[in-house]
Amino acid sequence: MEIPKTYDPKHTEDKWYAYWLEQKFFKSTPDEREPYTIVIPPPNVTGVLHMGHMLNNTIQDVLIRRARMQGKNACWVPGTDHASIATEAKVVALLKEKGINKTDLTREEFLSHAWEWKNKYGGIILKQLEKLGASCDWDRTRFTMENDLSEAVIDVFINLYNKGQIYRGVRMVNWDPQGLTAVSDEEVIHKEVNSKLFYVRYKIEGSLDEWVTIATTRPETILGDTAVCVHPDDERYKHLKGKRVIIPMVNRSVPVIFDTYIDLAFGTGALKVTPAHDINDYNLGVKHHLEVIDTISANGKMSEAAQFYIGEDRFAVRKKIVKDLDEMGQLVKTEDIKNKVGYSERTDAVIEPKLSMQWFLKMDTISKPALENVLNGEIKLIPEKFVNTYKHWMENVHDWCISRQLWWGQQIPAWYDDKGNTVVCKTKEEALEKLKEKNTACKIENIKQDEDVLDTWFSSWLWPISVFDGFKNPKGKDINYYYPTNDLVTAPEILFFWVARMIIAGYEYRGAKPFNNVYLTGIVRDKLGRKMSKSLGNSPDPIELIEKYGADGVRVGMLLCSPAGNDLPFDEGLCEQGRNFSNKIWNAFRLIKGWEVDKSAKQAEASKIAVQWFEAKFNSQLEIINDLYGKYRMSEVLMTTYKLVWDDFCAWYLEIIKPEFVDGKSMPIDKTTYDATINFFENILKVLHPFMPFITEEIWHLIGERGEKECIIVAQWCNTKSGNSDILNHFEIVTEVITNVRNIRKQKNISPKEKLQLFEKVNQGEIINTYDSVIIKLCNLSSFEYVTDRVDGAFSFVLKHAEYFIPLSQNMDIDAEKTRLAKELEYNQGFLKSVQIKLANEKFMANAKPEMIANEQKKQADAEAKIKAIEEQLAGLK
RNA sequence: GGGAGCUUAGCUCAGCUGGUUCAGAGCAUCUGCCUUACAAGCAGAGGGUCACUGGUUCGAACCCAGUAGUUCCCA
Repeated sequence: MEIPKTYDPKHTEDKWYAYWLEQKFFKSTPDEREPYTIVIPPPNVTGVLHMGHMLNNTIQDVLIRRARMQGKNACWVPGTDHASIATEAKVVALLKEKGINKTDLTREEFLSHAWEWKNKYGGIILKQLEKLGASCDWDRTRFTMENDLSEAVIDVFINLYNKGQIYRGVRMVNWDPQGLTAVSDEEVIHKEVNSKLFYVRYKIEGSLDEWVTIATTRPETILGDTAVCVHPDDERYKHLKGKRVIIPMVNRSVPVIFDTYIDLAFGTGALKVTPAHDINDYNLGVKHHLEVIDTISANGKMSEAAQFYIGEDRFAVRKKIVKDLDEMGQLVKTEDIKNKVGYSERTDAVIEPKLSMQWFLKMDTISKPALENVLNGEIKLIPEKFVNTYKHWMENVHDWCISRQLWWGQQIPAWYDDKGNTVVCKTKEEALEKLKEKNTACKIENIKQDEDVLDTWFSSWLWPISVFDGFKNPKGKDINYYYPTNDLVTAPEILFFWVARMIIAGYEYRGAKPFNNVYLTGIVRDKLGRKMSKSLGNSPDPIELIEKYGADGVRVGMLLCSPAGNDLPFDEGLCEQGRNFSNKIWNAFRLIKGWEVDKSAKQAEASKIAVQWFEAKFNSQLEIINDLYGKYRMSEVLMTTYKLVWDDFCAWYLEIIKPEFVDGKSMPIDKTTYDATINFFENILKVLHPFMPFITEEIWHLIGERGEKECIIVAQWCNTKSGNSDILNHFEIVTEVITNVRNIRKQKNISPKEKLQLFEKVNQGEIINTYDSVIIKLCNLSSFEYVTDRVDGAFSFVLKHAEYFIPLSQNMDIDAEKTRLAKELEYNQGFLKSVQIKLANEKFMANAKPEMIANEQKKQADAEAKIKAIEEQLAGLK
C-alpha cells in the first residue's frame, strides 16, 4: 500500500465523525461511572460559527475527550438560545422584504413566521461544530424556547414573583430606539466618541439681561428641561438662590436647584436637568420633586411634549436646535470633547435613557450565595484574576430589568383586568380566579396578558438545570447525576450576563452550584489587536480555515495561542503550524509502517537504550501534562505534547532506532523494538487525541487491527508509571555530546556521511558507557574510545564531567581555537567567582538553607574541574 | 472619576513559596543541507538593561513604593 507523503484531512475527518456518531460514542446516559459534564454556552440561534466559538468549543471538546478517555461518563450538552432581539430583528427584516410589516400581524402570526424561520435557518452553528469535531451528545440538543424550557422560565418567574423578588415599576431604563425595547445595564456598551459640548444661556426670570450658561452634549433634550442645578458652595451662582430661569424656545419657567451632586469643574458648573432623559437627572428629579417631561418617543423621534421638531429624529434635531439657538443668540460657544455614549449591544443604536414600566428582579439578597461561593473558592474562576471583577460587580449589583418589548420569547405571565389589578400566574383561567378576589365583576374577556417577553438571559440563566429537566422533574435521574456540572467554558464578556446569574439560579433552585470551574477564554483578536467582528470583516471564516488546514490543524492553531483568560492574537500561521504538526505525525506513521519486521533479529544496543529512555521520558511528560490539565493550562499541555512528539519521539527516539540503509534498502527492524515503538506511538496518539481527534483516530486504525468499538476516542488514557530519572539525566548529557559533535561537523563543513572518531576523557565521576551505542549511531562515528590523556591536535569540547576529542585530518586554526577556549575560560572563571563570593559571604552562609549551600559548593567544584580542563587544553595548543 | 490587571527575544507567552552566570519555550530570522518518513522537512546559530526610578535583602524578573505606557471592568 502506498501511503501519501502528506496527510490529507479531507479523507479522514468526515469519515470518522460519521463513524463516532454511528457508534454513539458521544452519547451519555447516567450509569455507575463518575460523570463529567459540560453544558455548552448556547450560541445565538441566528449565529454562524466565528473564531470565538472555535476557541471556546475546541477547549470544551478537549476537556470532554480527555475525560471520556479517563473512563468518566462524559456528557457535553449542546443547544442554542433564542436570542430575542437578534432573532426578532432578523425575522422583521425578512418579513419586510416580503412586504409585510410586523405591526400588521398578530402576535400569533408573527410567532409562526419566527418559528418557521428558526426551523429553517436556526442552528446552522451546531452543524458547523461537527466540522470542528465537537463530540456533543446531539440527542440532548436543547433550545431555550422549546416547551419544557419555556415552562421552566415561566414557573421561575411566577415563583420569584410570589417570593416578592420580582416587581413592576416605572424606572429609567436603557431604551433601544431601533429594537424598540428596553435592554439591561449589561447590554449597553459604553464607547468613547468625539462629541461637542454646547454652551447655552438661559435667561433668569424677571431680569432684563441676566443669564446663566449651562453646558450640554445633548441640546435636543433642552425642550424637556425642568430645572437648572448648581452646587450650593459655588460662589458664582450664590445669587441664584430662589430664582427661576426660562428654558429657551418653550419659554418654560423652571427652578434653580442646589445639589452637591454637581461637578464644579465640568462645563460652567451649572447643569440643565432633564429628568425624563438622563439617569442622573432623573435621580435629581426624584430628590427635588421635579416635573418630568418626556420629549422623545420610543422610536427616538421628538414627541408632542417637545412642542418643537415633533416627529423628527433626535440626532437631526440636535443639529437644528443648535442652529436655532444660535440664531436666537442663546448659544454661547461650542467645544469639542470626548465622552462616553451608550450603545445597544444588539442593534448598535445609541441608547436613550427612558422612563418606562418594566419588570425587575431584585438582586440584593438572591445574589448573596453566588458571591460567597466564588469568594470562598467553592466555584473556581480560571484564571483567578476574574474573581476581583466578579466581586466588584456582585457587590454593586443592580436590579435586573427582565422585560423586553418584543414578541419572540416567553411572554410574561402577568394578567391585568380593566380595573388596573394585576396577578401573576400560569393561565388565563387561573388569572380569572385570582382577579375575582380583587374584582368580583372580572370577566375572562376583560383579562389581558402582559405584552412583553422576558429577557433571553432569563432563560439561559436556568440552562445548567433546565437542560437536565431539573425544573420539570427535580428528582430526575439526569439532574441528580449530571448536576452540578464540572466545567463551564465561556468568554469573560458574559461573566455577569450569564455566569453570575447561572450561579444565582443554581443556589436558588438547586441549593447547589451549577459548575465547579469556570474557564474564561480570551477574546480572539486579529494581528492588529482588534477584536474579530463581522462588521470589521477581519475574521477568517472558520469553515474555510478547516478546509485549508484540517480541523486538527485549526484546533492546534487556536490552542497554541490561548493561555487562559488572555486574549489571543490570532494568526493563520498558527493553523499552518498545526497542519505541519499533523503532517509530522503522519510521516512518523509512514516511517514505522514502512518497516519490515524480522522476528529473529536481535535488538540493537542503541535501540534497547532508546526504548528505556523513551519509556521514562513519556512518563515524565505525561505527569506534567496531567498536572497542566489540572491547572487548565491548555496551551501548555499542547506545547508539552508537541515537543514530546516532535522532539523526543521523532527527532530523538525514531532516529536512534531507525534501521540502517544498506544497498539502498532499509534493513528490517527487530520485533522487540518494533513492538515497543508501536506501543509508544499508540500512547502518543492517545495524548494527542483530545487536541487532534481525527488524525489520531485515522492512524490508530492503520497501525493495528481494531474491532468495531476499538477506537481511540474511547481508548483508555495512559497511566503514569514511576520512571527511571537517572536515564533522563544521563540522556541529557548524551544529547549534549551529540549536539556538540554535530556542531563541529557543521563548523568544519564535514558531511554527515563522513564517519568520525571520538575520544572521551572523563575528569569527574565514573565512566558511564551505557549510552555509547547511541552516540556512535547519531554522530555517525567510526570509533568511540575512552582515554586518560588529552588527544593532541584534535578538535575538542568540554562538558561538565569530561572532555571530548575529534581528531581530524584538516588543519586546525590554532588561534581561533585559542580564542574560543579563552572565551569559555573567562565565562567559567566569572561563574566560579560569583559562586565563591557567595560562599565567602557570612550572611549567606548564615541565612541560606543547607541544601542551598551544598548546591553552591557543588557548583564550585564543577566549575573548578571545568576550568582546569580548559586550561589544560589551552596549554596543549601551544 | 473609581477599581483591577498587564509591561520578559522581532511576535505570542512560560518563569510556582526570592537562590545555578537565570534569563526560557514556540513561532519568526540567519546559515548549511532535496541525508530514502516528512522542504508542511533535517542539522546548527544569533537574538533580551526582564517598562522606568528608588527601596527591602547576603541575594530581586520575582517582594515594596513611585513613574510611564497599555488593557479591561464600573460610573
